[in-house]
Amino acid sequence: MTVRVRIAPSPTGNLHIGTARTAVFNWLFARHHQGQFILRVEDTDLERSRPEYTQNIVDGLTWLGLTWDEGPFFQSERMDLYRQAVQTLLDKGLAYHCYATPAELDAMRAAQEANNEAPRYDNRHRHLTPDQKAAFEAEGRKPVVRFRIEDDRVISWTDLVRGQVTWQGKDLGGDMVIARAASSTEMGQPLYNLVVVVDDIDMAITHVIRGEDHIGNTPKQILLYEALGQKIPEFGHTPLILSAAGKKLSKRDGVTSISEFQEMGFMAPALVNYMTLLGWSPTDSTKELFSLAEAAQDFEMQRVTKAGAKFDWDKLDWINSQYLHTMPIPELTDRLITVWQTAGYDTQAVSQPWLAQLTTLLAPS
RNA sequence: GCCCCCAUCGUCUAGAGGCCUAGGACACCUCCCUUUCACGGAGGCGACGGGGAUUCGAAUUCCCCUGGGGGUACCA
Repeated sequence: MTVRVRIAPSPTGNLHIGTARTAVFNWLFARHHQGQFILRVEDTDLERSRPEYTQNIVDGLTWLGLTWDEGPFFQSERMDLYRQAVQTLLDKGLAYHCYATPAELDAMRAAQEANNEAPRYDNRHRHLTPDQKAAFEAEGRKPVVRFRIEDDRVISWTDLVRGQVTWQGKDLGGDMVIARAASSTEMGQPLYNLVVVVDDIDMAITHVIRGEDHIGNTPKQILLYEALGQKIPEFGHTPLILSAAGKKLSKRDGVTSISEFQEMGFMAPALVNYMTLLGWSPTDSTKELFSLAEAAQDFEMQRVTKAGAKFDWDKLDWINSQYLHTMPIPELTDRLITVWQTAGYDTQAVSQPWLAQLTTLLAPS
């Protein structure tokens, strides 16, 4: 069976370095196994998704050299598929309509928290009678669709980087919402966990490699694979890229989007080289400078680290400088000209050869 | 709070019981090279969080503690 992996960014922002690093690992894994790397845009959240972000993501991946074999696919164009899956679950009796109101849920969670209990849905509408449903409908309440999660279920999988991981069904927050509220005659918008599973099944994804922040979604998704009667893929959860403060790197930490690094003048091969080193090391760990192709030859998920990695500008700068040093003078001159111009120098006032000489003077000897 | 994950130099990491008086890289310091900024070269500083257990032997295995992170939505 050929390996098929994917990168599934959400166009709610520019291509983030964390997403890009996940893309790097997926790309390397696919190439190493002569498999396919698929790009899927997860734009089911219509409110937050924007076309310019999709463009930024596509441009960023292209710039980095992370070419994909299939896609981009857009979830917003595949809603029917997801609704069918929700219907299947409803028909099988594995999902049901829940009429609990937001206020009701808030009150319930507040009470649980006050009691030092984990906030969770108490499955209160799991067994509604036709009369009860009719009563809620008469009130004008619009139901969400929830997928049943048995408290006594134990879900475990062998993670590609973490080994055996186990979850108790009761820690999954109760029956989960898989489709937003809508009048019971129509179907509400399908939600993330359901959509991801349907797509990964449809796209025949064999290995799901994603950030550790998704680890809690995995047991829920495994349950969905089972409910849909499908084969469960392999999962691998990579460590997160952390800020200097040790927290998950986010937009608020300054420069985090690939396009910003590009604008700052970093070279794509250098940036990609650095990202690869954040959480992975080649068999010969003393080798730190390599191309994507070289890394792909050697890439094994078993060598991915478990602990989060702090982003280090000094190291990135050094790697970038190593690539810059190999750049031919004419090319380096071109890059410097844009630097000089933005710094306010009139490069038109001097000759091209003179600029080239100046570059030579500045370049490593 | 609850659940899950993690834990080697300041940082990224190697290390899968003896090869470890713990290796590499960045950063930092010293020296060399250099009539520019640098590059480069040679050195140096610098870590197995704590406590038990297993073992002839533990950075490597197990347990506890501590610490850190992630998740706890009708977001993805």
